[in-house]
Amino acid sequence: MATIAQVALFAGVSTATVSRALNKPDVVDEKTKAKVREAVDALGYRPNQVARGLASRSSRTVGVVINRFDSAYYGQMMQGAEKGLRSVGYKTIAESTCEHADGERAAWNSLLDRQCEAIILHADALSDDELRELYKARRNTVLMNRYHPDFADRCVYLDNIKGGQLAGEYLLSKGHRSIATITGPSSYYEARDRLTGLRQSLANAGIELDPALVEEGNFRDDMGFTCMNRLIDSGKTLSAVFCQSDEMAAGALDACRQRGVRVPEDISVLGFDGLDLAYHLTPKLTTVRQPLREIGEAAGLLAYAVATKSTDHSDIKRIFAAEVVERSSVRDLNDGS
Amino acid sequence: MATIAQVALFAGVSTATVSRALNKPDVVDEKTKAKVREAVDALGYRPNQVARGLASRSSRTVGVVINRFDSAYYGQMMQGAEKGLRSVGYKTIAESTCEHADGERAAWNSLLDRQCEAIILHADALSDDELRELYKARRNTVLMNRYHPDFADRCVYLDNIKGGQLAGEYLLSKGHRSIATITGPSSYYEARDRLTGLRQSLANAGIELDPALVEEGNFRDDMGFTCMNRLIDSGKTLSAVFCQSDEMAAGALDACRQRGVRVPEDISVLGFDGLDLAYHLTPKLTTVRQPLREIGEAAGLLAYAVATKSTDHSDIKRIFAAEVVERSSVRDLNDGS
DNA sequence: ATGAAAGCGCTAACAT
DNA sequence: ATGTTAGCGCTTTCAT
Repeated sequence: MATIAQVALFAGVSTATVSRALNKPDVVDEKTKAKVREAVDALGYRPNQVARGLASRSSRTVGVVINRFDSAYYGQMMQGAEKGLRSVGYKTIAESTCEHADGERAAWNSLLDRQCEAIILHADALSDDELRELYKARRNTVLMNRYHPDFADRCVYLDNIKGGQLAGEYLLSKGHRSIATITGPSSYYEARDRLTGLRQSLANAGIELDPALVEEGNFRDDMGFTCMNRLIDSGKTLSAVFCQSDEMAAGALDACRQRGVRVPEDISVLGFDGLDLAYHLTPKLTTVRQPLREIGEAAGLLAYAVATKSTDHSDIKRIFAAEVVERSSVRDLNDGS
Repeated sequence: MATIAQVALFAGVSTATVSRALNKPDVVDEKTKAKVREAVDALGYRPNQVARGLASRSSRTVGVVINRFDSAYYGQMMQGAEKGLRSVGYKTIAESTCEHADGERAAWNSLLDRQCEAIILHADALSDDELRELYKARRNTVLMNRYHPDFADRCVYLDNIKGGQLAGEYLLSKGHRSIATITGPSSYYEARDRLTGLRQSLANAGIELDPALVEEGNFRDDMGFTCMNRLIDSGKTLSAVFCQSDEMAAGALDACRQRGVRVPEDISVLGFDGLDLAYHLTPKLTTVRQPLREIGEAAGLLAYAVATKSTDHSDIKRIFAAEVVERSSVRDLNDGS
């Protein structure tokens, strides 16, 4: 590994000149630059970016803290974030936390010790209060797909209320009136917002969401299965159920299959997330897609803006809208009438 | 941000002593350590790991180069690698390449410039020849889920021949004799090996794999769909088809559904990979699982061994075995007889 | 336009 | 057991 000193020696110039030739080419003479280039090629010199970072106090690195990488939900955001960061020449140090608040805290700290200029945090386990507390000391943080009222300008997230509304409106437009829903944990603002949105859209149509048709799940498929069974057992009339995640919809579909309930003939099922999974279910799942890659990418760019202390972030989109991906799990009741 | 100099000043000792108190606690006096601890707490000192790395010539960082993060296949390996590295106190710089040889090359280089002590490479696009060439100059590389004869001791991978055999043996054990297969691209050694394994297991049972029942796919679901249709159109007798990826199996299942072919009553379908996807298909897909998380973790540990130049890697598993995950897409023909 | 010198924050001999 | 002195490989004043 050649160092800048060796290059300088070889080229017969000072290290400062080599540094300039490489980083501020317009400030140095053509001929000198040629000599430097020659030396660089001859020695196969590649600047040590760590030393560079230490001297210039800029690591060009951001940390991404995420629950886990082995699920499409996180994977898409990770992909987006890394892509955004890569596009501006930044590196991504990735760390998973295994759904542990301790892990989230530890990762946050250790990434800062590594001189990450910003941290992209997907905090699942940390509470709003703790987040606020920690954020005070670490202002260079971006929240990915989570909203926190105290630093909304550092949050990139989906408008979950509108997402829930969209779900309701879609179902209404297909003629559904008896609508059930399987939500995420009520401790998650996403779950609450989506429910609020659903309620609003129904209210706009003069329909009140029946509390008996609201089941609280946990976003995972086994709870989708359980909740769907409960709904079926309730004996209540229902023509459609809106699941707040595709995974729960998968479980719900399983339950229907086992109970001999046909989807969408007997009951329509609408998912949320828009993962590849939805496409592979039977019937292919109609779902409300969150643009996770885009959210990740925006988080990456916002992190970059934070890192470089650029004052104007107004060009970076922070609130994203969900959209319906129409497939075959929702029946159009208008057809028959 | 407090520096070590400020801590030293506060504690009334030299920076060297502070450094020792933190890194080699057994070499320094209890009382001095107490003073240092106090200073550290008072100032909220956290060592700058980048400076530390520069001085000690060890970044405690490895790079992971992967096609993309937003698919379960890569995600699982990424998760395993990061976990393995994290367990030994190393950080993971992750970079995706979007299936581009240029990307793989560039990432490899730039991660080295960042002083990664080792690189974990999942090379899809780079050819064996090019890999050999590049490897010469960068011996601190680990190949994740790929085998290269020239540096087998730096490869962590699945035994695909045995995987293919396992698939064949499983199908045979269920009474299948007319077996078709949809492979990956023949340019991939994985695809060739799995086919070889399948052939061997059939040969062991005195059966020759009918060339007309071998369709070359590309691991993606749409090709699974296309190939399955071809198989159906061929009019050949076949009771089971082994798909070399779960995704292709998903496509194959779709094709069957569209053509009115029942799975597993009319045709059995066996997948490969063991992704979550397989579980969510209808019928739930029986598949040959590769332990991707374990492979990733082993790659992480091997990278650590390479980074620390530990001479003995013999405790790190490098060749992994596939296993059958039995679900509902393969019919047991022995039942009826 | 270029060089000399100082320094980023830390570790690692070498002394004592 | 602790302090002194050099660096690690680079950037960045400040001169010239």
